[in-house]
This record gives sequence, C-alpha cells and structure tokens, in this order.
Amino acid sequence: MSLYTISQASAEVHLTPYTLRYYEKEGLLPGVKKDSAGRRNYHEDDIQRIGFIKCLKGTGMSLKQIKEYGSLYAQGKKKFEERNAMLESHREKILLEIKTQKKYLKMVEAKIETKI
Amino acid sequence: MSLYTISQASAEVHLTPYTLRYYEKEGLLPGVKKDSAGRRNYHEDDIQRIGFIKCLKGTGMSLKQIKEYGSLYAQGKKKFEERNAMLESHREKILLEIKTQKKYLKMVEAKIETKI
DNA sequence: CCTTGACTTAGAGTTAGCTATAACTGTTAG
DNA sequence: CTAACAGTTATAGCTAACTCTAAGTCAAGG
Repeated sequence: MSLYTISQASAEVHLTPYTLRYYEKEGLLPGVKKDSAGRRNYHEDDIQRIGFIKCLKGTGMSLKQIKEYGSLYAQGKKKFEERNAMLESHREKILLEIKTQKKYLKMVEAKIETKI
Repeated sequence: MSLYTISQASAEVHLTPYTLRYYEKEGLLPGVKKDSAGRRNYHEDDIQRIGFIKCLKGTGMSLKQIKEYGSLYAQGKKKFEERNAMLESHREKILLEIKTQKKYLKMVEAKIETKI
C-alpha cells in the first residue's frame, strides 16, 4: 500500500488518529500531504518517519527534542554534524538506560527470590 | 546514619523533599515517623523502601500500582502470592522493555551509520 | 436527494507526576 | 529576645502528552 488514510496509518503504526494529528500540529511531522477534500494521505516515508519518532520517543526523547531533530534533518547535510551529535548522545542515553533497567531487573528478581 | 531529616533523605535518594512528601501523601510511604515537633524522621528502612519505589517507578510502574504493591506488602504473608505475582509480571515487562530498548538502540545506530 | 460515515478544524479537558506558594511552627545561634 | 532557618500543612499551578468534543465538510450507497 502506498497511501494511507489516517485510520489506516493509525492501525499501521499503533498510534491513534488523535495522536497523529497532534504530532503534526506540534511540528513533528511536517509535509503530510492532503487530498482534494483536505484529508491526510500518509505516504510510505511518512510511516517510516513515524516509526523513527516512536523509536526516539520510546527511548525517552521528548517531543520537543524530536521536533528539533526533525528540523535539523530537514535542513539537510549542512546540519549533519549537529543532528548526528544528537543521535550519538541519545545513543549513550539508551545504553545507560539499558544498564539501569538491568540493575532494576536484578533488584526485582532478588525481591522475588527472597520470598519474604 | 540511622535517622534522616527530609533534606538528608532527599540527598540520599535523589528525590526532592516535595516529591518525598508527595509520595507519602499519595500513600506510597505509609508510617514515616515524626519527631515531637512534627518533622519527619526517615529511618534506614524508609530509605530502602524509597529505593525500591524508585526501582519500580524507573521500570515504568505507575505510582498507583506501586501503592497497591506496598499495600499488599503491608498485609504480610496472607497476600504473598498476589504480591509476588505482581513482581513476576513486572519482571516480564522489564525483560520486554530491555528487548525493545535494544531494538531501538539498533535503529538509532543504523541511522548514525548511514550518514545520510 | 438524503443519509451515513470517515474525515476536517479549533479548542477544551484529562492524567500523571511533580513543583511551588503561602502561612505557619519549632529550634538554634548570637 | 529575636532573627534565621528548616521544617510543617493545605492547596494551587505546571508540563508533557495526549484525548475528546463540537461543528462542519465531502464522497458514496440506496
């Protein structure tokens, strides 16, 4: 499928139509096309973009920062360094988060073990 | 140190005094003792409890659920099964979360790799 | 032609989790 | 004695991220 209505896109990316409109309004998804009746037509690359937004959000990046990243992305290679630095530092954050999650996992497992 | 004022406890667990009072008000920390002037005296085991609250919260459990867990805990061994079931299912959630984080990490790294 | 249904917008409302304010109290140093 | 300080309560305010409502538009089926 190359074009998605908002409800199809919604089903595809597991976000409600409300959320999709909200993301667009907040500037996270600029350039979504509309048909002659004003209805959104999500293209394959919009779906991809939403997928990456979910990735960044799911790893704790705020919508504000995601918007910032998107804006750097839209400015092409002249902002490549800045944008990549963002990703690099986000990568560190994810690594730290995984470490923390593993520590917490051990704490929960210890609590289960003790049976007290 | 066996007794902590709110600001000492705050420094110890890295939560603001506001947050500590808020947690208590929300029923996450029942039974914190107070001195003759009405000031909180955090004991070593309060610090431990807060540590575990941070663990649960840091792995995505809501304050409401944490409170529920605490209430089961307070009811002793008659609620052992129920409480342990909560931890077991939370353990699964953490495992899944770590898996998701690793997937997202790869996505971010792939984006860094492509240099586009 | 008319209804149904999926969409549109602007803007209001909701929830979680704090965070701050105001007014006050008790302890301690000078 | 008094001023500063660290605490107290009740309650209001804030932010992020949705989530919903109201009122309207458009295309398709009967």
